[in-house]
Amino acid sequence: MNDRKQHVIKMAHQLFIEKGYQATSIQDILEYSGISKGTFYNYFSSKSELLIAIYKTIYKKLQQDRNEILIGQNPSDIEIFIKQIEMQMITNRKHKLITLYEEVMASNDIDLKQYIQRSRLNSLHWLFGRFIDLFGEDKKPYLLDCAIMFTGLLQHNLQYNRMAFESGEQISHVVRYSVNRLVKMVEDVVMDGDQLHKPELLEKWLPGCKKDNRKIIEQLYESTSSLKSVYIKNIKDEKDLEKYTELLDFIQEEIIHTRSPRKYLIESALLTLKQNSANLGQNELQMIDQIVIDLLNIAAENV
Amino acid sequence: MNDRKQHVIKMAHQLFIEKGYQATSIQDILEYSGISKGTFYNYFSSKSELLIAIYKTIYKKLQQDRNEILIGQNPSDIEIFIKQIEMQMITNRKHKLITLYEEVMASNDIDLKQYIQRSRLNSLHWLFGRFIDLFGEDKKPYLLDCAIMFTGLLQHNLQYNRMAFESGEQISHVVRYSVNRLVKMVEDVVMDGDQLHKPELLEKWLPGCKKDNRKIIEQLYESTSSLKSVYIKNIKDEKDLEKYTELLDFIQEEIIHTRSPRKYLIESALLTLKQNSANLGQNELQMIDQIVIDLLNIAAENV
DNA sequence: TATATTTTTATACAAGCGGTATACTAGAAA
DNA sequence: TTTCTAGTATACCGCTTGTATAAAAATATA
Repeated sequence: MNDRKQHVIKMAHQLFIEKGYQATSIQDILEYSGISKGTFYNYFSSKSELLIAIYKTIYKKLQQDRNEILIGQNPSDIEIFIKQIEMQMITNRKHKLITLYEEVMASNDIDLKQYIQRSRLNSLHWLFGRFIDLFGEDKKPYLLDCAIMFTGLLQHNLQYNRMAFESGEQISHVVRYSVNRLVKMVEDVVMDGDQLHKPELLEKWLPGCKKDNRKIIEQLYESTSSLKSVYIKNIKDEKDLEKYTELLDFIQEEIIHTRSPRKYLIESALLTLKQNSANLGQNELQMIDQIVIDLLNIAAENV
Repeated sequence: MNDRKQHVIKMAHQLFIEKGYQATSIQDILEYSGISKGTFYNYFSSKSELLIAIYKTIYKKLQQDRNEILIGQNPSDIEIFIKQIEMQMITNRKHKLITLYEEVMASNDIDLKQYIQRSRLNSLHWLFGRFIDLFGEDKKPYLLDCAIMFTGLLQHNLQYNRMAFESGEQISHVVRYSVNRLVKMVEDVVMDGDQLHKPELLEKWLPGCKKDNRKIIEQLYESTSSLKSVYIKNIKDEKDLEKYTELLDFIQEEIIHTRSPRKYLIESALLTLKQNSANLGQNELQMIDQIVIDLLNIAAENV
């Protein structure tokens, strides 16, 4: 992406955090980032499209970080889960994501609303999957409810904690407290056999969502991550290194975030990696190859 | 209040529900309610003041209804509580209060924001008080946390339930489910001795909030309510009836919703009632008299 | 280096917003 | 009958998002 465009995104992001989305006019952004109106509308078709661009960068980073915490760890370890949630809540606060969410939902921009709605459902879906890791497949019927209630309860706890302690909020304390409540809530709801929403709803809400492939995606993260470190250790030429990481990032991005991944592009990228990286990390490459095949098959089924 | 003004409020309310606050321009309101711009700004100093006026009417009604459910009932009966919550959630949905809340919080109107924030805290305070009724004074240290978490959990459950069933949402079912979770959560949190926020925070958040007088206010509702029905039964002259109910409503309104109630006005209204209502409901009047004295004393302490 | 193409800038413009100001009018009270 | 009040109609202000256009600057190509 254009450096200049990236700069505008960064500046606008700052302004949105400081003053809020609505309160920031396009004129403000133009002045703050030193571009003209023409350039702005050359980059983005509207203010909301700019916001989406900002969201995407934050959210991608968040997913990456979230998965990195899990790499090589036991997914049923609740301490790991707490770390993941903590990290997400800190990101939320840093970027004032909740406020921006609310502002968007209040606006009249349907595209933006849908986008935000989808990303919220994505988070819910992730949480649901993690709950299966934590509490076991057998409790699955109750875990969507628990994911819904946990997000609500956590959000409110954080909100009022912030109100109580202003700047000195204790995110990690609140997260731990909320997770404690969650654990008991799961027990309670399982014991009562009380279900409010069927987990199948998630598939209705997120059509084309990569179903049941979360673990495979986590493996993909793990493999690409370790392959990257192999490259970093062994490749001296900076140009080559940049090239390979770009290829790897592309594969990850394409297969995880694209509705219908472009199969041949991915295969070609993989081939380039295999042929050019001087026999480095052949194991990882083979792993990635297999994972990509699996994921593409699942994607094909979901069409 | 002026009939015409009331009409504008009603029309604007309709528009806000249909299109949302932000999306409704003042021009829309002028056309829809058939008034001119001058008249509008004669009634309201701004669009947000109009919204506050709408809120006030809804919220007052909600409080009234909420207290009426409790009259003559055992406050520790959880079924009564469920009825109260149900009623509030139905009102919320009917008037799209949550959406309007969000829209306001996203706007740049500081007055409006503070007003909304305060009314949310009021709801939390009420919930906290009811939880003391339900679960006992001894659990008080944990009940603010529970109130916070309950609102979060309930709101999310309702939101996703609506998403799942669109128009066929099952508010009463969701409320019951959420209350079940609440009961277990209270047990859990008391057993663990785990506290996140001290209930004293409420007084910091709501300065000048009528502290510990919720029960007395409920008595006031009960007394005025029964006095009204005595009047309705016995007073034939419509003019007189209207006069007395107006006086009673004034007393209630002034003492409950005004920061510093005008003591002499209230006393004069009470005197008028005593002298003119032909010895009807003297018991109730005496009750109200006593309650008013108590409440005024508490208000004086809180200054 | 010279030419062609794209990007960026600086504007003017349109339509709509919330809000103010003012001249005018119909109807009730004095 | 005059005076006062509530309401109307309308022009205006400064702001908003978004479009259009011509000139200028940067970049690519030959």
